Parts: sequence; C-alpha cells; structure tokens
Amino acid sequence: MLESHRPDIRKLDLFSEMSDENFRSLMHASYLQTFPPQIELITEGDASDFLHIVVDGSVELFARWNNRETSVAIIRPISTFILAATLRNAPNLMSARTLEKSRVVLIPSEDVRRIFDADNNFARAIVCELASGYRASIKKTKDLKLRTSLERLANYLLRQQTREGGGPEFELQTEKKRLASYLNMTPENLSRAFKSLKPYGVDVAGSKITISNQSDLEKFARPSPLIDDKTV
Amino acid sequence: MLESHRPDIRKLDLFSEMSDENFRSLMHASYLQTFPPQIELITEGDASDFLHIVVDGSVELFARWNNRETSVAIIRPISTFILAATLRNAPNLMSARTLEKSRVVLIPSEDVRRIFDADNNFARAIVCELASGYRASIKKTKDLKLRTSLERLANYLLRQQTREGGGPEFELQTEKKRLASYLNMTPENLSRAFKSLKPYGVDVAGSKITISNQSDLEKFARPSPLIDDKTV
DNA sequence: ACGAAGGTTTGACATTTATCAATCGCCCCA
DNA sequence: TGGGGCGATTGATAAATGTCAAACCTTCGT
Repeated sequence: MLESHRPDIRKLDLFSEMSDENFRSLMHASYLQTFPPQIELITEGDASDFLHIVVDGSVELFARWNNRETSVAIIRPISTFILAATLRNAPNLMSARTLEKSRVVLIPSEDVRRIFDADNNFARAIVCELASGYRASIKKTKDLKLRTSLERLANYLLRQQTREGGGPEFELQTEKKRLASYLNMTPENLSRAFKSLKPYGVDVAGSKITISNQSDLEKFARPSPLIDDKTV
Repeated sequence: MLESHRPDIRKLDLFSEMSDENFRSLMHASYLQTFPPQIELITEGDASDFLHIVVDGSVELFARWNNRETSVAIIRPISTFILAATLRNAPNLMSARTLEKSRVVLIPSEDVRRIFDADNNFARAIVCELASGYRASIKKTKDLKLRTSLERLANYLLRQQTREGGGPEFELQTEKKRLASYLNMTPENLSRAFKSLKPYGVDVAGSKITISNQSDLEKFARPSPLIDDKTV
C-alpha cells in the first residue's frame, strides 16, 4: 500500500503496540484504494474478506431489511470498521458506502487473524477495540430504547458540540436526511424536532447549529455518561 | 467456590480451551453465591469488580435513564455477563437483577485480566465471545430500528420457537411485562400485538404459544439470518 | 446564468404507540 | 379456602411518529 498513511495508521490504538515486523507484514498484505462517492463497499451478508480503515473521506454503515434502510454509524478518518466480522470470519451484518470520495485501506481478514495469533500486543489491542465497540453499541441501544426522538436529538447535539470543540456554534457534519436515519426518525420529523428544541436555545441555520442556552438544553437533554460519553 | 459447577463452567467456550492450571487459578479466586429473587446484583455506573456467571436461575440485564427502565437481556445458565466492562476495567453500563433464586459465580475482574494476559487460548476465546456479543448487539439495533413492534414480536416468537425446539407449541420463558420491555413496548401494547398476530396463526393462552400457521407467520415476520440467527 | 436534481421544510392527515383507568384473573399464602 | 397482590387485559383517549404532497431552497453542472 501507499506509504503516506502508514504513520497515521500505526498511531491507531489497534496498531500502536504491535511489533514493527508484524505491522509491516499487515501493511504489506494490504491495499489502498480510492473510491468515488456513493459506492457500496460492502453489502450485508457478504463474507468479511477485509478489515477496512478509512484514511480519507467518510463511510456510512447502514442496514437494510424489508425494503427499509437505516443508518447505523458514520466512520471518519482514521478508523477501522468491520472488525468483529473479520475476527469471527462471519458475514458482515452491515453494508457500507462512501459518502464522499474516500480512501480506504483494506487488510485481508486472514492476515488480521494470523497476526492476531502471533502478536500478543495486537491481540490485546483487538480486545480493547472490540470491548469499546461492544460498549458503544450497548449505549446506542440504551439511547434508542430509553429516549424519545426529541431527547435523542438533543443529546446528539450536545455530543456533536463536544466533538466540535465545545463552543456554542458548530456544524452538523452530516446531511440531515442521514442524521434523521441515524437517530431513527424521518427527515420531516427531524425538521420539526429542531423547531421543538428552539425554546431550549437551539438555533439552526442550514447545517450550522447555535446553542444559545447551554444549560436549558442540558436540563432538557439530561445527558448521561453511561450513554453519551465516548470514553467511559 | 463450590466444585459441583466446575465441569459445566469449564465447558463454556470461554473457558474450554485454556490451560488446566489457569482455569484452576480463576476458579480458585472466585466465589459462588446464591441470591434470592429480585436482588440487584449490579447497578449501572458501578465499577466492574467481577465477571459474573449464572449457573442457576436467571438474571435480567436492564438500564435506567431519567426514571425510565428497559430490559436489555435475560441471562440463563450457563452464561457469563459483563465481560466487556471487566476487560476494559470500566463502569458497568447495565444493571443486573435476579429474576428468581439464582446462583452466580463471581470471578474477580483483575484475575480475568491477569489470566487473559497469561493464557493465549483464553485470550482467543475472549475475543470470540466479545465479537459475538458485539454482533448480537448490532443485530438488536437493527431489530429495533428497522422493525415495528409487531414485527419485533413476530420475529421474537419465531426465535423463541426455535430455542424451544421448533415445535408448534412452546412456552414464553418470560413474564409478558418483561417481554414487553425487552421488545421496547408497553404491556398494553404487547397484549394488543398478540391479538394482531392471531390472524397470522398465533394463539396465546397464558404463557403458552401455539403457532397454528407457521408459513403465514413467517411471511409476516420475514426473519433474517442477519438479525435473528444466533450463530451467524 | 440557468435549470435540473435532490435535500429540506411545511401542512394536512394517518398510523403507531403510550397513557390512564378499570376490570379481570391467577397465584400465593395466611 | 378466601383475600390480597400483582400481572394481564380492555377500552378510551392522548401523544408521538410516519406518510403524502407540495413548495422551497441549495447545489452543481452545462
């Protein structure tokens, strides 16, 4: 694969502690590919032949059933996805598509499993990554089951605000259509939900959000570390 | 801990491949405790001091937020729970309570982490277990986001039917109140949902379910291996 | 600059789901 | 064996959410 992204990939928790030799071996077996927007990289049900790393652009994970579709996650650089399927050598549970022109490193799943067996530090890092992903998924379930769509939006805004630096103004980094699907609501409902949050100090202009009353919004949203914190 | 359950625990995928010595060490450090019904074993937010194994009875995992509560899973013998929190040494994301008189083996989390470092087979088994749990959680998200409550119930019945042997008659192993919470609906709504499934050949008498028209129900439920299969 | 395409918003309405209140029925146990 | 308690059901109503249609707006390429 191309050399330029190696240092960034090496810095990922997943790869930072493994031996140089094993890292080189993984990278040697991998491909860097550039995809145009809206390309379906993975279709759910397919075998998981590669561990994917987004190094540029963004990738949406989504799922289909019965002619419906829902957005499950949006992956931004530099992150891996489809780790669990890779390790279990099981079919992918989600589909993936590029949202914009994106560059993705593909590591053959069998190499991941081989190096996992050989490198204890890598194995340990994989356990951390899996446990984190698992916990993130549990948090998502709690968010979905315990909150109304309005509460999910309010808490999403607070999380996004934190990700964007914590200031009162920030950008949604996602189309509203996709955000709606991610939050499990329709675009129409999302549009109305934004209006409903206006009394709590949320102003929307296109994709620019202004939180004019932080404490009112927080009082309404009631964020919980056990649902909303990334690290916990 | 008491000897009698050891062979059963040893047979779990998580422990079956590790060395005798390490297994003995884990068991030596662990406790077997018997709890009455409705005891809250774990409160979400608590540190994860122990990996739990239900050896008798049943334990409900649930979550609270903002004075609401939802049932996330019901653990039956012989299974572990709270593995991800144990490995990350992070606070538990869910609470746990006994549903009936239950016996639980408690393995100190630090011993789990210590043996994980020492025993490659154990580490490998942990990765499998984590990846499975992760994938199960993703399936749950898909179930929640892509299906209506009626569809969730229909597919739950098909899964439960399979677990109970596949015949046309089987028992719900859960109070309807709890099943409702698990499926993210109210007890009232569940009661009406059962009625709505009657035209598809579902008959309910207390906790006994009779599927009188398998293909009609399946045609309505449209089960998918990528949501409903345990092993995939 | 123009026009097409597609995302967004709005309004009217339908459906789904929750809430509240009352009743029913079952199980446990004093 | 007869309450008592609690879960389950039913009916009436309210709230949340989805659907459909139309209008609006932004973007983007010709």
